[in-house]
Amino acid sequence: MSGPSKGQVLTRSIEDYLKAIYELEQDGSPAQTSAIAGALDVAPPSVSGMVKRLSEAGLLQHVPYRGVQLTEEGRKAALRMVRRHRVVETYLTTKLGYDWDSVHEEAERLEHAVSDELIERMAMALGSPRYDPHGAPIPSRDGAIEQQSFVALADVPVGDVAELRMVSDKDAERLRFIGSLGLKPGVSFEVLARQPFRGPTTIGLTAAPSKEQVIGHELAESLLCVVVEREVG
Amino acid sequence: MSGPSKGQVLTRSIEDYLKAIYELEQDGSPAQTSAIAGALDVAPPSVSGMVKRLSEAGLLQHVPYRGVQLTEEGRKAALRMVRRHRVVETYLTTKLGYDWDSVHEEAERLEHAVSDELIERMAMALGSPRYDPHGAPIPSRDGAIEQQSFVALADVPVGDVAELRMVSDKDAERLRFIGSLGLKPGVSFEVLARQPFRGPTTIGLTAAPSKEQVIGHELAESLLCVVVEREVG
DNA sequence: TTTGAATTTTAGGCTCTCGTAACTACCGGA
DNA sequence: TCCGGTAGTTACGAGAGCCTAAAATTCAAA
Ligand SMILES: [Mn+2]
Ligand SMILES: [Mn+2]
Ligand SMILES: [Mn+2]
Ligand SMILES: [Mn+2]
Repeated sequence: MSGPSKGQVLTRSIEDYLKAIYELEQDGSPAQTSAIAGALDVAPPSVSGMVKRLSEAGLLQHVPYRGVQLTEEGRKAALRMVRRHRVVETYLTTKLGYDWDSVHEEAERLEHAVSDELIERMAMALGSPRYDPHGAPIPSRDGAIEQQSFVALADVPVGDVAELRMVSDKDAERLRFIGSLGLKPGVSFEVLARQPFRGPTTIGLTAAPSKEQVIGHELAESLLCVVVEREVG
Repeated sequence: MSGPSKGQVLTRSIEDYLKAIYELEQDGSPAQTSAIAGALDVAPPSVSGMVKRLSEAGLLQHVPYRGVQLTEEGRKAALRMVRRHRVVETYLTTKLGYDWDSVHEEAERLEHAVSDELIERMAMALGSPRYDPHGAPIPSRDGAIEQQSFVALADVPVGDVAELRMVSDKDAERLRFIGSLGLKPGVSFEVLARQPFRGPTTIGLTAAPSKEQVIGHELAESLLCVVVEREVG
């Protein structure tokens, strides 16, 4: 009785694997063993072992040496975890005064301990928010998630006006730094200059035009934006 | 390196054992294997195994065939869990609209996943409450807990006026029933009658004197009260 | 004092999840 | 086509936490 069945009891480990695999799959290709291992901070053989169990449980498909892909059931379970994680982050930030750089760690644990009912009560208390504090979309109860396409700040042409939409929540220090620049989802700015050879980008915040910020290339690659106003030229 | 050391990483299982042992010790004698097994719903040999590990870790003392007692370190860890449990229960009830009969189950999981910081933020948001929704005292951050002495309703003499102070939170159905009688911590009433041979007690709520309630002996033993006004006789 | 029921511990085994070491497959040069 | 580096898998083992069955201990009643 280990095949694909409904109402599985998923352990904390399994939930974290599914969520990590879901996120790795987002860039199109199957999730690879070493990438999963890196995301979860475990050794590659541990991943091979878990992948075997998850594929026997019908949560993913494994092509040896090629990677894994979630099944419909696995994707549903993963999206449930993503919803939990992001609702918890939003609740802690909005209702309990957490900073956006410290919620991820707390949510990483709480996501496994909260009941569906608690998540729905939190979402209700927040007015069913659509985005978490880092700009990531919150899947609906039934697993629908907004698919977005962004441009990294590093790729926004000089002269354009853009709005920051989303930032990875994984690195607390980076979040603190981004925040110290006055940047968070929803803030818009003009791209004033960019140095060649993967050099820094200079932006001017729309809200405080006097304040210019210089942003290194690597950081600019992690700031996901939409272009609001294209330079007339 | 398994002796008494600071900053242990306690698993969920260990935290539940320590909390259960703390609660069993409350009635004066060492906690016994079968009582621990009953409280945690595991088999007695599982308790023996865990007790061995916990005593090697310096969290309790074990006299074979006689029972266990928490060490100072174990008691501190247990009280930390009790605080977490009761703060979470109070938060869920006060801020998220939970009923008092459903918070225990949720808190039983969350107590292991919340950080100290989250507990303090919840307590802050609640104004540092002293009691949980079931009337149980919330230990302070440094492990101080109010010691109370109550009389079971079953032992309050007829004619006295008493106030309900505390109810066990373990049985959801019992809590629902108690609530349906209009009883919760802080409610006061007069004991109107009691039948002999462990028979039912009749009370009249002070707030609604017209409403009389008949309460069976077993239930009356679980309702912990203080006498407010002794019958003049 | 003996005995037997109840309690507790020991013995042995299972699952889950992780690790290290050794082996295998893949793939891009030479 | 071969070769070597990288990535992935298999083999093996450890520890936590649970179980059942069997042995040991306690304690009260006969
Ligand atoms: Mn997690
Ligand atoms: Mn986030
Ligand atoms: Mn618990
Ligand atoms: Mn309680």
